[in-house]
Amino acid sequence: MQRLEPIKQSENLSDEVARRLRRAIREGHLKPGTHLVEQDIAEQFRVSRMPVRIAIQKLIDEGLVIKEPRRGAYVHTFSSKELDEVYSIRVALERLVVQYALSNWSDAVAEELECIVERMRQAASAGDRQAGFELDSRFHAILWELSQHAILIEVVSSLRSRISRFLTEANDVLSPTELNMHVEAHQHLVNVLKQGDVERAKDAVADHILDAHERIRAYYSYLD
Amino acid sequence: MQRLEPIKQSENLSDEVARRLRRAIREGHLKPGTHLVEQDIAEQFRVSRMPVRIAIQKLIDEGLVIKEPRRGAYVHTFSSKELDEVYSIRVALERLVVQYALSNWSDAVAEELECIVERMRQAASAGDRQAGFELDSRFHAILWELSQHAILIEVVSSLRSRISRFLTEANDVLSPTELNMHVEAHQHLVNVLKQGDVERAKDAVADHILDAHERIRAYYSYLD
DNA sequence: GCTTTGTACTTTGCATCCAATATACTTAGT
DNA sequence: ACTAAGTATATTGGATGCAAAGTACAAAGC
Repeated sequence: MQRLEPIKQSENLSDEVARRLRRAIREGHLKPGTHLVEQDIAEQFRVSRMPVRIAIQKLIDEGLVIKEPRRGAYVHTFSSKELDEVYSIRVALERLVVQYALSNWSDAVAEELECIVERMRQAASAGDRQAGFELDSRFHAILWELSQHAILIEVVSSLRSRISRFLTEANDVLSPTELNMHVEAHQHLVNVLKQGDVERAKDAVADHILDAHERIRAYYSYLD
Repeated sequence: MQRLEPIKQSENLSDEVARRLRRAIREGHLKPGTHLVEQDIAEQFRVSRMPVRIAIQKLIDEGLVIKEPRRGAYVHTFSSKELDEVYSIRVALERLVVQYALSNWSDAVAEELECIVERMRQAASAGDRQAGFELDSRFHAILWELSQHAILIEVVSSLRSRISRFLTEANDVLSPTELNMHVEAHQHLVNVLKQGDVERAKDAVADHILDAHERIRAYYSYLD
């Protein structure tokens, strides 16, 4: 018989619980500092405490939640310093991503990225911030995958996940002008990538991330 | 009353189990590919499966263990590609570490590092590889801490933990000459750091990490 | 009225139990 | 003798129960 792809139904309850908790944090339904009471969460999801415990453990290791022994788990309250930290690390790592990604570059990828940018442009003119955000995520995820470096992807996506709450919130308050600038920033990035100059591409992506940092930082200071 | 330091006895069984499993992997008692059967581990440690499950979950998130749904957890078998990946990320991040560390530099730190180098020198001439390794770890941990960037420390130490098994093994086969070279490499690093030139210091630490990479890579290819 | 001790309640952490699934072994059929 | 199905066993995933630690509130003493 022909060899077929093995099916992986990784659908544990704990994975699903973790996914939902992540989303709740990202979308602001679970605010920083919230005490995550296992029993409560278990009841809401109609499961036992066990998958909830495993899920919370995952979130702890992802840095979304902190735990105080025998007291419980709390949604991590991000300081502006930590935000700066995440971005300084991301700049360094996204440079690496681009370096490796370019060595796997192809016209098909270029086309895919330009397609996404085009759809971002449409979303921007329609004022659809949600769609724009998702396309932005897709755009960077494609670059990550293209790097073919699993651990790098793991680390950089984990970093992005930590600040996802700020990303979504800041995205919701983008002005139409900012939306357009954001689209053209991605267009510019694709243009540079297509030229294939590694150093220029690395600088371009670094600028792009630093821009995002400035935007988020502005939003964050607006919170205080 | 005077304010006293709060006591944190983070001693859960799961933390202790995780610590011991980590050490067992690092020291080679749990070889790559080993199936981690919860029941067996629980019996060996005389605890129930529950803390073992939490501990294994931690190790999964640290990248030391991989899990196949409904089949179990296995000690992760590191490929040479992953080794290269970890090092390429570490180079980028250790540069950041040094950059931040230098802004918190003090004579006391310089003295502490030189003290460690001196003890490394003694350990090297005594042929005590174990002590040398621990001092090496201490040396870098001090730089990490000096950076004052919690997330950076978390990521970079997690990366080092992933390859800890190779580090200890390669350390055990160091020749006397290599031991001495290793000591002087650290001495050189301290000298450069003391001069306070950020760019030179970043390059120096990058070279240092790349050297380590070469050494480990040589050991790894020797394994095949 | 304020502080401090004592008590009731909440929540975590660990153990045990049960069900579902995957693997290994055995047996039957060709 | 080899393949294939069926069964037994091992192992994970989830639910529940219980004890210890922590928290909050109330009562008693100053």
